[in-house]
Amino acid sequence: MSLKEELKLKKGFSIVEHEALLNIYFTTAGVKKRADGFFKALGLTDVQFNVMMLLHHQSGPDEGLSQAQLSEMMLVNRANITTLIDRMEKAGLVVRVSDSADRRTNIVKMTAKGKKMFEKAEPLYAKLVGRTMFGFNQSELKKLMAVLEKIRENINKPA
Amino acid sequence: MSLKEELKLKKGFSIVEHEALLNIYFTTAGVKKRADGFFKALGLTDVQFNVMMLLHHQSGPDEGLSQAQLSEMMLVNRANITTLIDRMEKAGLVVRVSDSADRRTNIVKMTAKGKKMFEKAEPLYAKLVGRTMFGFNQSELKKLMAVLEKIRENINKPA
DNA sequence: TGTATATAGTTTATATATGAACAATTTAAC
DNA sequence: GTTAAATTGTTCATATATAAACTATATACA
Repeated sequence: MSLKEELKLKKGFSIVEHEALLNIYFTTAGVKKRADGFFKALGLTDVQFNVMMLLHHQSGPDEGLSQAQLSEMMLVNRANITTLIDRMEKAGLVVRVSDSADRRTNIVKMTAKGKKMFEKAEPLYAKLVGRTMFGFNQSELKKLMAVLEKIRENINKPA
Repeated sequence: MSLKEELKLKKGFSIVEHEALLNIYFTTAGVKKRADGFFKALGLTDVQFNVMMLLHHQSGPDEGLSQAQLSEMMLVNRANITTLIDRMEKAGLVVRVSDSADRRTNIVKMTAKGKKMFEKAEPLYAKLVGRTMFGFNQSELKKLMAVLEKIRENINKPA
């Protein structure tokens, strides 16, 4: 269905660039809403799962990542990570361990409970991703990523 | 730059479908951050501008839209609209007018101040959209929208 | 060595988002 | 025509996001 129909707009878009941009925006919103429902059933949020995915795939089994590294890998503000890790620590999914080499730094590590939860969630999430991106071949996906990469470059170009 | 580089990840993605999905997600995040900075300089937020854009383009000059209509056109919860319109009303950008035909309904209309602000912001926003989507021809944009539309259809398909 | 600067994390104020429960009102069903 | 169901908007609890101001620490450099 076209975006105009999905949003029940009375009038369409006069500029196709704008329509394309809103298509990206509302597709992300839809993907996020779908993921929200999925993770809620597991007692998680999409953002919390993302933290666990980074801890699992981007650090050694017992290494963990600092809050600054998480902030960088998630493209969010440091302040955001503080409250996010507060909630995850309260839920028993991760712990903060102080870094002996740099006393400013907290290393975030998954607990046994967190690991168990992640191992249960990940294959189900992979299926959801498969269903979401169903019907495209590798070349179409590469083309899509190239377009999106170019848009991200446009954003970062000085006006 | 590839997403792996932008997020400073140590390891890449093993599933291209997942990589493509994260590309959509982080492109939206980048676009939103860019727009946030732009609107902040005008004393607005991206969401507040979107409300004004809907009021301007989707309703007659003095008709306005109900909160339920705004909720539908923005794909957000009704509760969200309540607080959003509270803030916009407080800022003098819009007013709530009760609907004589249905006493449950509030009609949201732009004030003179809101209209003035919107007319100043819209051409600047159009330029930003042009820069963001620069370097694609109409056929590439249509192809992109078709891909995104298919993803939205995949999401809404029953598992 | 000392000082200036940078970095890590927290706190606060603010904006956006959801779902659930609620009141007021309208519409549908019988 | 009255009752049941649906719709509109609000309030509350909660999760995520930012920027700015702050403390504590580490690094650079002169």
